[in-house]
Amino acid sequence: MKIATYNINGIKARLPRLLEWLEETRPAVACLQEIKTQDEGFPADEFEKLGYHAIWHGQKSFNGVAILADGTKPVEVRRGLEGDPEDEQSRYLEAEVFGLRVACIYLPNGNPQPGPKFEYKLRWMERLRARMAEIAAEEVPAIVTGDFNVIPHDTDVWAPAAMAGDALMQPESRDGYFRLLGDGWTDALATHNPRGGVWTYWDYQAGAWQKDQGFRIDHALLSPELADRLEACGVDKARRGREKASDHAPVWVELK
DNA sequence: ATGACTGCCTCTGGCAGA
Repeated sequence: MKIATYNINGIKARLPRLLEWLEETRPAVACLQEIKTQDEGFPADEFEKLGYHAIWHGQKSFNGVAILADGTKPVEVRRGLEGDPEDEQSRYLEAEVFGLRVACIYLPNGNPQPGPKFEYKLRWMERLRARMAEIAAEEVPAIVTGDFNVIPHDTDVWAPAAMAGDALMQPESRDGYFRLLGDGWTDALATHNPRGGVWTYWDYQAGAWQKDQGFRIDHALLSPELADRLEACGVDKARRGREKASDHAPVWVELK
């Protein structure tokens, strides 16, 4: 069973690319981030035509997440994270599907840092950690996947110096990420690529894609109950090179 | 040292992204 995550950077602009990807790779579950549309604008019919049923949490212009499943509708468990009643950004959606708990996340970018956006990022990470601890306590096979906006190690970026001041690789951001791993979650891609050098994002600017100047920020974290079932994982890198591509590439895990 | 693309909704320029 394949589970994929894809920051699509606008579902309206990306729809042909997205449908093509679903048809060609047929993941059982697809977690999408940055749909950038209100709930009413979500093209559920287009996915239904391909046999995918979806749940989504939209927002005007920015953010927004969705979970699609092949032949079955994900059963929603949570929409948004607890811990901040003021937070109106759509960044978290959790469902039960195919006997798995699947959480789709779009963690805040946090730039510029320092500043209020960085503080929001760090607080959001703590709220995520609290929810992930609850899931872990249920001892269910679970995957938390999406755009974490964290570059975990220096080997996860083409040039650490070029990104040194960026919120994605500040010690506080990394600590927040490593605390999740310390709670027992397995970073699928890191486990299978211990030397790093695997990117999931390439900037649109300055020819970053052509020069392969990317970094790894889209992750799949597996609970102990699921980590044993990890058979393969990877990045669908070629998608980044297509016409009208997202600046992210899809990440997938194959589970027994 | 700086700016560079792209999408969104539209005060068609300013914001956000990473």
